[in-house]
Amino acid sequence: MKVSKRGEYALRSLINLGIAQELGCPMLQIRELAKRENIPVKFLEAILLELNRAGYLASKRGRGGGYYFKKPMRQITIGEIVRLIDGPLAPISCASVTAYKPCSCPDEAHCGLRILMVDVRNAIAEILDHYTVADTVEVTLRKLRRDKAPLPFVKGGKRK
Amino acid sequence: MKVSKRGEYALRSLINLGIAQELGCPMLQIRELAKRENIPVKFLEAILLELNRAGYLASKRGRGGGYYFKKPMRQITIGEIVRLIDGPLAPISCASVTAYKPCSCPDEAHCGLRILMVDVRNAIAEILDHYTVADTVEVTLRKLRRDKAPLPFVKGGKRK
DNA sequence: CCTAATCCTACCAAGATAGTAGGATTAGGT
DNA sequence: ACCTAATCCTACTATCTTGGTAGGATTAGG
Repeated sequence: MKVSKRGEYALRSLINLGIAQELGCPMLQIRELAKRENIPVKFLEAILLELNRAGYLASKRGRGGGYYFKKPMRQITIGEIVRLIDGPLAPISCASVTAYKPCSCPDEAHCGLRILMVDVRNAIAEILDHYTVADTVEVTLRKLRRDKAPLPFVKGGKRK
Repeated sequence: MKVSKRGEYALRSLINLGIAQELGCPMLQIRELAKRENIPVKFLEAILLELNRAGYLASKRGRGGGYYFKKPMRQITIGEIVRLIDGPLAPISCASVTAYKPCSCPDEAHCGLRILMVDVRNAIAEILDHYTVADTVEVTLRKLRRDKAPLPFVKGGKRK
């Protein structure tokens, strides 16, 4: 039931980009994101490029460039990012709503396993399709502030 | 978020074994199971062997042999089979309850993604650790009977 | 003692995963 | 104009996982 590293890194990047935006720093460089989350720079580059091509992020090239949200983070669900990178949420293909494919079983209409897996699929989708990047950013910021932890990406913190 | 074919086949086999038992035929051969679910015989052989070694099934060798439940199917949850074959239920390792491992993120205590993935993990476990093989067998049999579909594995049906 | 069943080890091809390498392009700053 | 710093883009690779296959050893009923 795993999400790939690629998927995890994509989500972490979006969340960090959201945190930075919320703190008044709407653009981040690949290097900054990679450093903060311990992700190999070149690997992250490919992932961000994919998020760019898919219309979630925009970029500015050249000196002083970086990545920022193209689509508002309130409108990006965690589920759609997982689907983009890792495919359908359902544990088995015949339980998928967005990408149904028949399985090998002889009698799908009476398959108890399928019913169960549809339930699982729905439970997952209920969460991942409901929560947005903005929600996750909010939760993270609330926790940081509650514990009075140092906020990342604050202006003047690492530069100058 | 996939369950592997191996895992799916293991579950299908247990469910079929349960249906057969419920219909008065407590032992099935690999060939019968494989045929019914369109699973390659030799592949299924390896899977059943694993379920045998793990203590879920027992077998009788030689002519007239086959597989049957060692552990009562009421006491086998779907979740433990998935864990046996495919590993932890949690989408990312730091969200696992039974097999926690730290992830690459710098500050787990304030990680919004982890919270979310723990929720997903719990939603999955809530279902898979609650439902047993016996429950799934029941659901399947109820559906078959409701639709007056032919019951599989009935004595005299395919033999003699 | 033949046959039919499980047991067991080893192997394998294809695809996914998690990156890496190296350059092309673009845009500030001086 | 030019240097530098950033993204863009293609291609490659090593390792692991997946979904099997092959071939025999062992066991037991008739």
